[in-house]
Amino acid sequence: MERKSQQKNTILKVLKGTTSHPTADWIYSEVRKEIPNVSLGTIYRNLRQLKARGKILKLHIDDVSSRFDYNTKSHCHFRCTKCKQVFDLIVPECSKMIEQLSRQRGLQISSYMVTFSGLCVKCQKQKYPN
Amino acid sequence: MERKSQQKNTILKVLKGTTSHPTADWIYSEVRKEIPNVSLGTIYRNLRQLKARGKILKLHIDDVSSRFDYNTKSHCHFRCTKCKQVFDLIVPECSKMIEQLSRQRGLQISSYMVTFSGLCVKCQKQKYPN
DNA sequence: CTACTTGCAAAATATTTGCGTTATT
DNA sequence: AATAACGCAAATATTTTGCAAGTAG
Repeated sequence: MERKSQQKNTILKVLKGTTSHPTADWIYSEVRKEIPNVSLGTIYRNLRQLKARGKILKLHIDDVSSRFDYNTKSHCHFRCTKCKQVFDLIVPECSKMIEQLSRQRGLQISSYMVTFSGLCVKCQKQKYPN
Repeated sequence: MERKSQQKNTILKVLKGTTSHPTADWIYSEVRKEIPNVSLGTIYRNLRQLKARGKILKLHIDDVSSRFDYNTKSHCHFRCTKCKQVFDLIVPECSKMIEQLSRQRGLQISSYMVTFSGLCVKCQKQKYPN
C-alpha cells in the first residue's frame, strides 16, 4: 500500500503552489530548498506514482520534457511561443465538443489534452522581441 | 539554401504514405529499407528541417517520443489507450472554438494540438484485453 | 567551387532502475 | 517485522552535434 513521506508531501505542496505547469527538474530544485539531499530519482518516482493514482496530470506540451499539473480535471492550455509560458484556459465549448464526439462517433473519451500555441496578450503588445 | 537529397525525399515519401503518426525511429527503419546505410542523425536532422519549413508537423502525444505528421493542417487526434494507435479526427467544432477564443480573449492562436484519449470503437468491442 | 547534406560516433537530455539503506505502518 | 520509499549511481532512451567526406547546384 501507499505510504506517506516528506518527499511526496513536499512535491505535492510545490505543485499545488504554482500555476506554471513545471517540469520534473523545476520541481526538483524547489523541493531541494526544503529537503536539500532529495534525489531526482525520488522526484520522478513520486510524480509517476501520483499520476498513476490520478492525483496529478502529466502534460506533453513541448518536446523537451514533461510538465505536471496539480489540476487533475482535463482542461485546455495556451502556450505562448514567445515567452514560453503555459496558461490554463477554461473553455466551456470544449466539454460540449467531447460530449458530442462520444455521442456521434462512439468514442469512449477518458481524457483530453488541448494546447493552443501562439502569442499571449502580453507578448503581442511588446514591440521589440527579446 | 535548401538542397534536395535522396534521404529527404524518402523521409517525406514514407511520411506521406502512412496515417500512423510515426516516431523518428519507425521512419528510420522504413527509410533504411530503401537506403540501408542512412543514419538516424540524418532522419532527425531532416525531420527538424522539414518541421521548421512547415512541411510536416511534430506531435507531442505521448511522453515516449515525438511523432510526425505529413498533414500540416492543425487537426485533432484520438489516441486509444489500449491499442496505442493514433487516429486523425476531423472536428469542425474545433476551428469554431479557436475563432471564438481569439475574438473573445485576444489570443493570437497560430496552431493547436488536440488529443483525446480513450477507447477506440474496435477496442471497446473486445471482451478480453490483450 | 561553395556550402548544404551525409554517416558516424560521441555528447547531451530526460527518465528509469538496481541496490543497499532508511523509514512508515 | 514487513515492505514502501529513499539516495545514489549506473543504465536507457531519445535527440542533438562535431567532424571529415560526399554531393547538389
